Amino acid sequence: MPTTTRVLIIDDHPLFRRGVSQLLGLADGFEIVGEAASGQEGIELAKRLDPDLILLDLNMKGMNGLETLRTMRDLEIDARIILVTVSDAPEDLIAAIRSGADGYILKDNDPDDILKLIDSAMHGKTAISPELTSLLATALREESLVEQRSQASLTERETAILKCLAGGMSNKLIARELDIMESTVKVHIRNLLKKLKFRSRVEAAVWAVANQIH
Amino acid sequence: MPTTTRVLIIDDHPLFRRGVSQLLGLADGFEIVGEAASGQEGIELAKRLDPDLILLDLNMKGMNGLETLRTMRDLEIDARIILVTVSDAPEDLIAAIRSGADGYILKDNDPDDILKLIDSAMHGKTAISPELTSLLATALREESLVEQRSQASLTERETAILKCLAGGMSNKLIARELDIMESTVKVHIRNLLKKLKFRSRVEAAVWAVANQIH
DNA sequence: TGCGATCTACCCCTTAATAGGTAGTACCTT
DNA sequence: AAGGTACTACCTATTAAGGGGTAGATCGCA
Repeated sequence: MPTTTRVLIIDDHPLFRRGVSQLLGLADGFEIVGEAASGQEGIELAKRLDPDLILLDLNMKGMNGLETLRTMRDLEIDARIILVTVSDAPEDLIAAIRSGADGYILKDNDPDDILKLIDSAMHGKTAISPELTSLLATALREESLVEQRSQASLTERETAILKCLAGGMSNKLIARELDIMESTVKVHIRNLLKKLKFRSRVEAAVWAVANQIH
Repeated sequence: MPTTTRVLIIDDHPLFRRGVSQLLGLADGFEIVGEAASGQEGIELAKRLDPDLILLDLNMKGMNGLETLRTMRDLEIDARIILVTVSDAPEDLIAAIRSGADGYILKDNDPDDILKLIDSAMHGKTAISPELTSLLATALREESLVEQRSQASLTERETAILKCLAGGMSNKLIARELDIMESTVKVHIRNLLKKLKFRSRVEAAVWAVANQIH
């Protein structure tokens, strides 16, 4: 039983709304039940209309797309929500997915591709413009690295040496500070770089400083 | 005309107050005009008694010595104020001098030495326990370095490379990022280290991160 | 008692980084 | 036109750092 998908469009650009309307109008199974020019208005309409799908612009003046998305999820609006945007910034993508978006589509995608993505989102998948998947992968890898690093259990000595690194010290200075041979310092540094998956002492030092390992 | 120096003691330890009283009582030219067991009480007494010298304990419960000192300076109490403390922490010393202390004396100094320090403070000098002067020098040197570094005018390229350093990148990666030869990156790094007086890229990176050079 | 972890310290070797130099090009200012 | 600055790129050299290995001493735990 292929019922029609009831769609709400939230975007402060009238032209874009018209474009989407037309695109979905030409396709089968979509019905535009509402359009909103702002986040607030969009939330009101979403509550009243209970649409199946919400296409939400990320870059709106006033309440932006992310805030709108979070508010709607807080209100337990259970429509599929796809962010539509011109931003290919990794942080926007990550934030959107984190905030419960079911899709993240670039406006400059081919209309056919957009339709396919919307379709897959309606089938329970998270629809992301293909050119962004590598960004997502990179981000996730980095995040898992951060996780690993925060959890990684350094030994007492390794922690002490990481603190020295965060102070910008050389192996020679660290050796003097901890009163051990420089060769031993090297061993510890090698081990801690391996444990934390850093490629150099500089990466380790920068990370330690940024994460206040003092 | 050697008039007597009218002294106010602010310390929450009665025994210490008594000790100081005795010390100054044995010496010539001092008269204890008041004792206070807290910062608040001390400020009140200082306003009422207008002493020539205030001996102020740094580590008091409630309003601590530094706060008391600042409040008194705000109130334009013009007595010579000497902080007396057990703390040899550089930051305490620096903060005290910054806040307008005329002296900073360690409690475990020899009584004779304390008298001499008080005396020199009464003659317009800033009296600091000798074992702390090197701390002061180091701190000042570091501070001036920070000044220099903040002011040092890096070129556009050097700034770009410092940002890369703050990202933990190697010369090879920086070269790729900025699309220049690695040999050129080395030149810029050398110049940047010299300008900012760093001894290694790690020091530079750590500093850049800590000072939010992003 | 033996196993594993940690800390120590060395070996070898390769690569990265630092310190000094010269030098060409471009641009701006005097 | 001359000088200064920035950027580029190379040369030399030494030192620092990283990656691999072995190995002894100590400690706690199974």
